[in-house]
Amino acid sequence: MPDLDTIVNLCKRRGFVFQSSEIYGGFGGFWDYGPLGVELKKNIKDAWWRANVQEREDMVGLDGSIIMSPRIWEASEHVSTFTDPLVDCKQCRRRSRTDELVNGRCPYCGGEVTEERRFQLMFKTFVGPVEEDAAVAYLRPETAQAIFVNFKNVQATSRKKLPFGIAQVGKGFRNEITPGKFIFRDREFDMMEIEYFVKPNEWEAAFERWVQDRLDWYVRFGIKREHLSVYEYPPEELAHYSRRTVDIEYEFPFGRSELEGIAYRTDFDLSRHQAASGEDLTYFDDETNERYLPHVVEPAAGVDRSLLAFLIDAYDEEEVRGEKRTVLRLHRALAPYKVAVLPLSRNERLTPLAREVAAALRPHWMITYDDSQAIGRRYRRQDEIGTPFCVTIDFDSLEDKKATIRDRDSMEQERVPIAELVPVLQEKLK
RNA sequence: GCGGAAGUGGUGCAGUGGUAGCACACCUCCUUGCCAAGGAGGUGGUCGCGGGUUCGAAUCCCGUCUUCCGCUCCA
Repeated sequence: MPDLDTIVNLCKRRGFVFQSSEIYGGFGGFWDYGPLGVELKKNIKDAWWRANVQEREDMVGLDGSIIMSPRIWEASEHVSTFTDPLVDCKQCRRRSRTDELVNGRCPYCGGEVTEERRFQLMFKTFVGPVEEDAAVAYLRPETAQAIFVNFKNVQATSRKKLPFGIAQVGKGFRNEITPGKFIFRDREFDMMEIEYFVKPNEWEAAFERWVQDRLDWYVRFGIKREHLSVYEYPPEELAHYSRRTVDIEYEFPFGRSELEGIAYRTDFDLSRHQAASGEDLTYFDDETNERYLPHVVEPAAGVDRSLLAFLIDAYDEEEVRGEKRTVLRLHRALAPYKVAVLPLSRNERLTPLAREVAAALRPHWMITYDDSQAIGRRYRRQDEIGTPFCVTIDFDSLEDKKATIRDRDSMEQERVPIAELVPVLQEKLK
């Protein structure tokens, strides 16, 4: 497994991820995705959306707004629980929550503590022209609440019956005290969340299925099963809204860490919003003729940390003729470029044909064209960014109208009529 | 937020007071050339940022930002 620095360097060097605001010295906890990174990220989100929405009968999508009524965050208890009043001990320097203090002194050593500071983990902003308390709004710290507050609308318009789920992919913002580990924990991040609504007594089966489905998804797109594990939260560690939570974890270079949390949220959110809004959010079960609040199983995954895991798991170095070859063995569906078109050399004979081939492939896939320097070097460049196939145009191509398809992983080559490139690649990229 | 380490061209580094060097990468041309570093030439840095000391600072001091490690925190 590569160390984190190796991946950070590759990301910078090849244009996957840059530090945000770099020319101003950087801005902690924020990262920018470059030309390759934006493709990879988009492919991950698309793969997730296809698997969890489009390929399933019991799922629909939603794209809620990032800024919503602050009442939502009060009802969900984010305003209260995302705010921790904290103090530091002047003696032993340990930090405590104010409610942990013993007689106003450090619970560890009894020392004097600093003045209370409040950490609001939600980003605040103002809606409207006046910056006053009444106009305060928050950037969402999770996408889930947009789903809960839209439950009635979505259910009514999609006419789905339980069990069914609503999926959403979008940005979340958390004013983390300690961002770090590259893009693993940042202050602005993409999430892929599902709220799966079930009959109250059917949550356990749904929970088990989702854990398995989500594990399968990571494996399907290239993460080795032995690098994944499932962590079961002990009861005392459960969040206030959850009766059971499981994390899908990945063996990162910095240790085993969470990719995705799957939580049984009971009917906590719907009941909170029902009480706070005064709206009837119950579901009418026409099998039993009962009205009740559905219960919820929530698989919530981080896009950025998944992207990091996919990169790390795809990273490989091998010896080829005494030289190191770096290969990103990304799943073809995730690779930024699917095909690179490479004339054997740059000249007036090969260039026109190579350009022609590139133009013929471009409508079908994200491709790249490179004719600089030695052909071997260009293969290595494509290997390092994970391009599954290179199409090479050589002098024979001018006569026999064939091109060579070179495979990233095996480095094997196959000669194919140019006219058949699209169907042949289509088959390979399936 | 605390403690530690670090911040020099795209990347990795050297340079501890006299206005910056190496390797790789990158670009151009040559090589009829299929798995990187053959030839010739070339573009990049004022040394994270701000201030101070000094005749003079990348090099000393202060502040600040950022990254990494540990703690804390969070899920």
